[in-house]
Amino acid sequence: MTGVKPLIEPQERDGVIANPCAACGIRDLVVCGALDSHDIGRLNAIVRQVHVGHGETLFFETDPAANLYVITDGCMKVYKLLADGRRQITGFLFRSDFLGLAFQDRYAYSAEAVAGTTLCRFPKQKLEALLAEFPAMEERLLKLASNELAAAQDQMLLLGRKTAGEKLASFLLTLLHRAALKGQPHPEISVPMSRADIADYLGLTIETVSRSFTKLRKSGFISIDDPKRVVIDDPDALAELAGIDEDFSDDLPTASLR
Amino acid sequence: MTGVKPLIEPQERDGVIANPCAACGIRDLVVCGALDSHDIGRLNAIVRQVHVGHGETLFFETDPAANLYVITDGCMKVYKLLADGRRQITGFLFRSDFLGLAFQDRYAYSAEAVAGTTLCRFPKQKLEALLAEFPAMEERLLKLASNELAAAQDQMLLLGRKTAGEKLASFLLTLLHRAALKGQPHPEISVPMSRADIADYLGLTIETVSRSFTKLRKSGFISIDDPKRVVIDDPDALAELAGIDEDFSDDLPTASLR
DNA sequence: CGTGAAGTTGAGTATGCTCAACGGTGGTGG
DNA sequence: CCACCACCGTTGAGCATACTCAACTTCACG
Repeated sequence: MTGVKPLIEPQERDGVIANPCAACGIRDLVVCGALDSHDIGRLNAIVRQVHVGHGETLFFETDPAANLYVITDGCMKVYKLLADGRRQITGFLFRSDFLGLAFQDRYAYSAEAVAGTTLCRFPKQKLEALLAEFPAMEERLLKLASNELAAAQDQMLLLGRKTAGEKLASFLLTLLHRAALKGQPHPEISVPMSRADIADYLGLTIETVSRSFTKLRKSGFISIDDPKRVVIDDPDALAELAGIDEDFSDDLPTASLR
Repeated sequence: MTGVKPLIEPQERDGVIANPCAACGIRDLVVCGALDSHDIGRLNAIVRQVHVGHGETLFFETDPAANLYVITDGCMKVYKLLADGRRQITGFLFRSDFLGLAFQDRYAYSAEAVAGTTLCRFPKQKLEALLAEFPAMEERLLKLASNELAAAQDQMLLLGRKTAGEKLASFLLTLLHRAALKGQPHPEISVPMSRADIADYLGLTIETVSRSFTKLRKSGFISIDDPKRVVIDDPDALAELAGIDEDFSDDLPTASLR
C-alpha cells in the first residue's frame, strides 16, 4: 500500500557530530548502553540514521532481514497480513524501542511509520560481529527480547480472552504506562495511531473500537476532544475493567506495547 | 487447581551416568549445543533432572523465576489467567523446547504438564554465570528467544484475525510440522492435550473446537478415531484454510508452538 | 468551497458463546 | 466382575457480542 521510503542520511541533518552515539539521549535504554564511552565509537562506526515519513514502510515481511533498528523518535507499527488482506498489528513501537530482530534471514513482519519516525539503523552482519565481541551487548539484547516475549504473551491473553471494552481499556492503560515511564504529564495521553490501527492491534473492527471509546467516555472513565488525545479520568476503573493484568505497579523496563 | 509436584531426582532414575549432558540426545537442539564436549561438564554440574506428572504444575505465574528448564520428554502447557478465571494458553512445549526464560524476577506464566514430562532444570543464577562465561550459549539463547518471538507473532495473527476453522487448521498443521521435524511418520499426529486446552490456546470454547473438528472431518480433511490421534488426510486443503502463513516450506529451527 | 479521509452512530446479521443433554470411557469400589 | 460415577467429547437450541453495511459529520487540504 505504501511505497518505498526516503532515507535521510545521518549527520547531515543537524551538522556533523563527532560521536553522536556518545551524546545519544536514549543510549542507556537500549543495547547501546552496554558499551562504555570508550567502546561506543565502535557502534557509532556502523550506525546510520534513517527517517520514514508518516505512512511509509521501512521494510516488508518478506524482505531479507538486513538491519536492526532503534527508534529515536516517532512511532512505528509492525504487522502481519493474511492472504485476503486481514491484518494483525503485533506492536506499536516508540522512542527507545528496537525492531527488526530476526535471526532468520527474513523479517517476520512489515514495519510502517504511524508518524514521522527517526531510527538508528545497524547492519545485521556488522552488529552481529560487535555482539560477538561485546557479550554485554548480547546479554542486553537477550533481556530486551525476553521482555518482548512477556509482552507478547500479555497480548495473546488480550486477543484470545478479553472483550472489546477490556481490550481498549488495557490498550489505553499500556499507553498511559509507557507515557508515564517516559516522564510525560499524567492524565492526557497521545494516541498517534488511527482507529483502524487500534482495531487491527486489538483484533476488532474500526466500528467496535469507536463504540468502545464512546462507552468508556459515557462511563466517565475517559474524555476525548481530539481523537488523537485521550484524557484518562479514572485509571483505577480502567484497570479494573482491563483485568489488572497490566503490570501497573512496578517499574520494569517494560517492552510493553508489543 | 493442581498441587505441588514430586521431583524425581537426577541420575537416580536409570543408575548413575557419568556425564549425562554429553550423552543427551537433544543436546544439539538447544542451548547445550553451544558447548563442546570439553565444556559440557560445566553444564552438567548445574543440571538436575525433574519430572512432573500429568496435570501437575511446575511453577505458577507469580513464583520467583529461579530456574530455566529444557524439556527432554513429554508435553507442557504455559498459560496466563484473568482474575475471573478466563485462561489463555500461550504455548504447548515439547521435547527440546525450553521454558522459564524470564529476565524479570518472576515468571510471566504458569506451567503445567499436559502429559508426564521430564525436564532438565538449570538454576537461573548459575546458568547466568555460565552464559557470561560462554557467550556462544548466550547467542544460542538469543536466537531461540527470537524464534519464540516470531512464533508469538504468528499466534497473535491467529488469535486476532482468524476464524474458528482457520485457527484449528493452523493448529493441526503446526502439530504436523513439528512432528515432521522430529521425524515422525506423517499422516497421523499425536494430540496429547484436551479439547479444553486447545480451546484456551486458540481463544475459543470447547464446544466450538469440537464443532470445528467435526467440520474438518466431514470435509474430508482429517480423520479421527481417538480424539488424541488425528490423521491429516489433506494437508494442502488444511494449509489453504489456515491461510498458508505456517512456514510450511522451509526447515527453520521453528520454535513453533509458542 | 468541494473532496476525501477519518471517525461516529445506527440497524441488521452472523459467528462463536452459553446452557443443556447425551454417549463413551476409564477408574473405583462394592 | 460389574455397577457406578466422573470426566471428556460431541451435538443441539437459543442467544449475545462483535461484525457488516450504510449513512452522516467533521476536519484537513486542495
